[in-house]
Amino acid sequence: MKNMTPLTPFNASAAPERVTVTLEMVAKRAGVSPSTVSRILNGTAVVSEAKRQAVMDATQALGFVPNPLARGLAGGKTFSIGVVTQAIDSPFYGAALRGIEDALDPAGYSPLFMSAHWDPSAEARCLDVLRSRRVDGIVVLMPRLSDAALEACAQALPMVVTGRDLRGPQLYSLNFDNFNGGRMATEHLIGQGHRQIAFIAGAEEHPDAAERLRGYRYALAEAKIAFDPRLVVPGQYHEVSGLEAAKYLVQQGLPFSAIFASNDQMASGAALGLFQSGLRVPQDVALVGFDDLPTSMYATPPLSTIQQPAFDLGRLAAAAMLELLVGNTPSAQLPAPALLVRASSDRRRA
Amino acid sequence: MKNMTPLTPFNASAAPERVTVTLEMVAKRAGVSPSTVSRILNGTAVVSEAKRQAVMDATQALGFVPNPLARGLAGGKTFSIGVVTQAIDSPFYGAALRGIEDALDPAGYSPLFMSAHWDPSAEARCLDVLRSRRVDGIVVLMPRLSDAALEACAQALPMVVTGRDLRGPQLYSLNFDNFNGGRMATEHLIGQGHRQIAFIAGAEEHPDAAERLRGYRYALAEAKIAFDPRLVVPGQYHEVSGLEAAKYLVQQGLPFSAIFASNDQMASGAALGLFQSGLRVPQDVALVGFDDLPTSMYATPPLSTIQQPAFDLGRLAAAAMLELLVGNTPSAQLPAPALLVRASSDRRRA
DNA sequence: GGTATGATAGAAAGCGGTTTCAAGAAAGCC
DNA sequence: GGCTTTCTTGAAACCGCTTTCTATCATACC
Repeated sequence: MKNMTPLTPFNASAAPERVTVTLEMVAKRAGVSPSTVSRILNGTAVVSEAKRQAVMDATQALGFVPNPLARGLAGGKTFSIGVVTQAIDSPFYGAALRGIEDALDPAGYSPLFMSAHWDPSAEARCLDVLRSRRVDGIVVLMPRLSDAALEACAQALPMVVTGRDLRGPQLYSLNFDNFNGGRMATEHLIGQGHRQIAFIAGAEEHPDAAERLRGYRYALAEAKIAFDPRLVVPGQYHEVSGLEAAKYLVQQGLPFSAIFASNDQMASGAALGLFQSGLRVPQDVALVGFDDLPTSMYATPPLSTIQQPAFDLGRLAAAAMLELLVGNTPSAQLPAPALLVRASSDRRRA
Repeated sequence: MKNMTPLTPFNASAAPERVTVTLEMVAKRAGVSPSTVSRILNGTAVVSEAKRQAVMDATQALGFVPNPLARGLAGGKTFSIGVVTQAIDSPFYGAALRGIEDALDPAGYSPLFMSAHWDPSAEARCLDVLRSRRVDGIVVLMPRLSDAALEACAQALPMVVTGRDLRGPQLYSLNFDNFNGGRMATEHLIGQGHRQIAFIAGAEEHPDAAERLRGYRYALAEAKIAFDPRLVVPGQYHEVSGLEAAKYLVQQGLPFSAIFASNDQMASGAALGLFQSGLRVPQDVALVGFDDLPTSMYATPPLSTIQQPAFDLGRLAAAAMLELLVGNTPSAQLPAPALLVRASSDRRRA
């Protein structure tokens, strides 16, 4: 402990003296008024260099750290951003959260994470709790609430949402091109010679799931392959449903040589289902997922997928929030979807 | 929006009037003093039933939600708990975080998550930031900081740590029995007839990694199997190192029929390494991991592992923190390690 | 019946900052 | 040189709640 990060107040105050240093104490030591200290520390007004230096010295010497509560109370800002996710323990959201953390931290903001578990009313409650905690803004990743509800909330404080297309004075959204992602994945399989491509869908209420399906159908149509509704199996975006979908496809004896799962988690489940049915990936069935979860690269075989940069999603969403907070109109856009071809869909690598 | 959670203040105030309801307004409406309202809302003192009811009505009617900042400032509590994890995007920590969320939420506390990325100085900074945010307590999951540093921090505010054995007036720890976990995994492989069992180790500085290794060696010794240092390959607890370790083992031509990876992420990497080397799991090499990540069940083949209940870990840690906060001495213990035998180490299922 | 005792409830003093307001000093002008 | 204008800086109000201190009133005791 002794020789690391020696200038942090924590280490400085690790000694028994547990007094909290207040702005007033700094003011006294520097021989100025509290107002002046506040101004200097926040850069709110011009102050003579001499006092400035004195205050900085005193701050340093005392190891002063402003009390964020007091700051929040007085200034009406908490320097914290509410973040609503669906599941804090999902790999996809985890990466996004890290992106948010990454963008917020240097700006002195802290994220306040809450999980809504795909339940709209839980999501509404999250928004309530966050607002009652007086966060300065809210980022919602893949909301399940209606556009109207989100817009209503944006009346009260800045909001950034992902997975929607919403604009407003205090509202910004970041949407991924799920349609083209779905299309690219399907086109890739078609390019590999597949004609009978099964699709494991996401929940219908999920707009992005619908878009991915649309992309799938579009690609089929373009290749003049008839759409076979029997090959579209519903799923719920988690492993089990992928597993079940794959088993269902096999058991029904449906003709297919490839599966496009609309997310990696279901693809992973599907891989297991195929494995348990004695089918090899990619020799017997090619498999493509969507999201590019960090683990997908290490699946056996590594999973081909559409890269949806979760980390960047979080980072950009947070950056957009910071823009909103200073009154700017954000302009961040998510990168276009990219296809990652790995062994699961590549016959040559089999 | 209209017909869901109709009594939440958020919906109530979704209308344009953006006034913040204060305790004083409630007091005025109820015809009592602010002090009385505060007392009633916090149950701090006995108050006549009549006023009590009046205040409750006024609170309800106005949709009053106390400002946590003001509460914190005045009462010296923030009702938020700092949580330091190593990686918010790791599946293991994700589950633990959800457990924490789960335990804290009903108690009215909010978690403040921060990631230290396995860097002790970053971890120290996290503690600083959290303390500067005046959290009421800090939970550190698998710290990298020294015991002394953690104990020093516990002087200042309640701390709960996992993966250590620390006790103190404001300090509680929750440790998992990594030794027996390692031992059980190894014994299982021995029981399957394996004599040459490779071990993919975690980082040396990790106490739990060391314990798992110790369990491995203990089981070997008990079975009178000579310890072969060449079969112990260092790793870093992530997929790549598992992949590299497996390839290394194969390339060196070392004799082994089973691998015990000291966490699931490395096991997953190892599985890929074996796959790429043309070795089948479990027919050619049996594989066992450690942690039981949610995804491990869906690996191909499903991964045998030691169940380390990450969710409960978080839940219990948070519960212990709540105990500390009310002055009690927590007594929570983690469940004993359990072996989950799945296809990756089960010849019969192969 | 008068004072000691206790239960309720209000007034007011913080908690630790920010920000408005006003004053004093310095600078600009005729 | 006197007066206005512009800076710099301090005093004080305020953010919304908790809590101590105090006042009031009812009950109890001698």
